[in-house]
Amino acid sequence: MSKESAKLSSALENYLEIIAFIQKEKKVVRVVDIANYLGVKSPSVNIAIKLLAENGFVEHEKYRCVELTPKGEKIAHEVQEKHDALFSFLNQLLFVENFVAKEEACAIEHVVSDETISRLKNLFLYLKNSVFTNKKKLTEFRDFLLNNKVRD
Amino acid sequence: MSKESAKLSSALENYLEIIAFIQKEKKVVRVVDIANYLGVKSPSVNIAIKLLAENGFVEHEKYRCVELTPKGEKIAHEVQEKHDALFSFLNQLLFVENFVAKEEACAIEHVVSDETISRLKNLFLYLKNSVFTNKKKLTEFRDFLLNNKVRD
DNA sequence: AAAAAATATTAGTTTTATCTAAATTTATTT
DNA sequence: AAATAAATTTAGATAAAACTAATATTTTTT
Repeated sequence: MSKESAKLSSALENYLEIIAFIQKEKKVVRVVDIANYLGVKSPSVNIAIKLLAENGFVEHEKYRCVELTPKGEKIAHEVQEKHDALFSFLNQLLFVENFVAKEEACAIEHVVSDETISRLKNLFLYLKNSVFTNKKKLTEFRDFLLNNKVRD
Repeated sequence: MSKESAKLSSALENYLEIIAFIQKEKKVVRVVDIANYLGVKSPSVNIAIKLLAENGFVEHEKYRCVELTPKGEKIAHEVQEKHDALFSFLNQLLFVENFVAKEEACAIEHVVSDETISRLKNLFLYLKNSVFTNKKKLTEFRDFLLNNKVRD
């Protein structure tokens, strides 16, 4: 019952993302690592892994390590890209503090299209290259952003 | 078992948002209207209404109409504000097409802080007032945005 | 190599959000 | 005012994503 084109849930996308991250860091991905990084218990990881394996996103032999398939890697990479774009935008342009920017990027990354992300990246580029061309201009903008609270 | 400070789920926030919307449009909010607007069946609405009523966000007498309490109105208004800010940003600045912008605003509105929204609004203001100060500049930016695809 | 520790899996539960089908209540029409 | 239609509610089911407790397997230590 593996649907080729099925859209993954946020939760499952997150699993792929974290698996890719651990793979880069430690080469070998154990269930326990995934559980720790995501702050869930290992049986939850098991269920997720089973679903991901059924749909060809990971390979997993019982009691052994987890590996992304090319298909899984692709998704993981796309989500990571979105995360990075969103985080930079929130953190470097809107000056949202690290922790919050990370959390919000983590939530938004699963609900926004590639196209929108591409445009956000371009906006960021444009502002860096053509508007906030030096430190002073960026600082002025920062002050504007932080002081000029918009009211309802 | 009503927790005063409990954070509402995206789904329940959506119910409040749509109830406010219908209230404005038609004065009287029926279960069937909510179901139609949200694309769910009426028993689902019932369950949601019950939860919202238990926590003081709506009032609802059996077989009668649904009304927001001030507490419910407050949340509905906040979510609506976020929606509008996100929609404008996506649609007017990133030129994301209406339908997509609406969909994405609808998803993001539940996972982003007031603070981030306030900054997004300010960014938008700043760009309108100090960067894209005439039609030509905005059009140039639009071209940049749409042509200059960012690659991975 | 046996015992202990760590890790993984299974089984069963909970919560949230949806559904269908059936029953109940309210509103409308004849 | 009865009959019909519309709307609401109840009851019961399903799926996703988490949990705990218990079991199984693998790894490490002695």
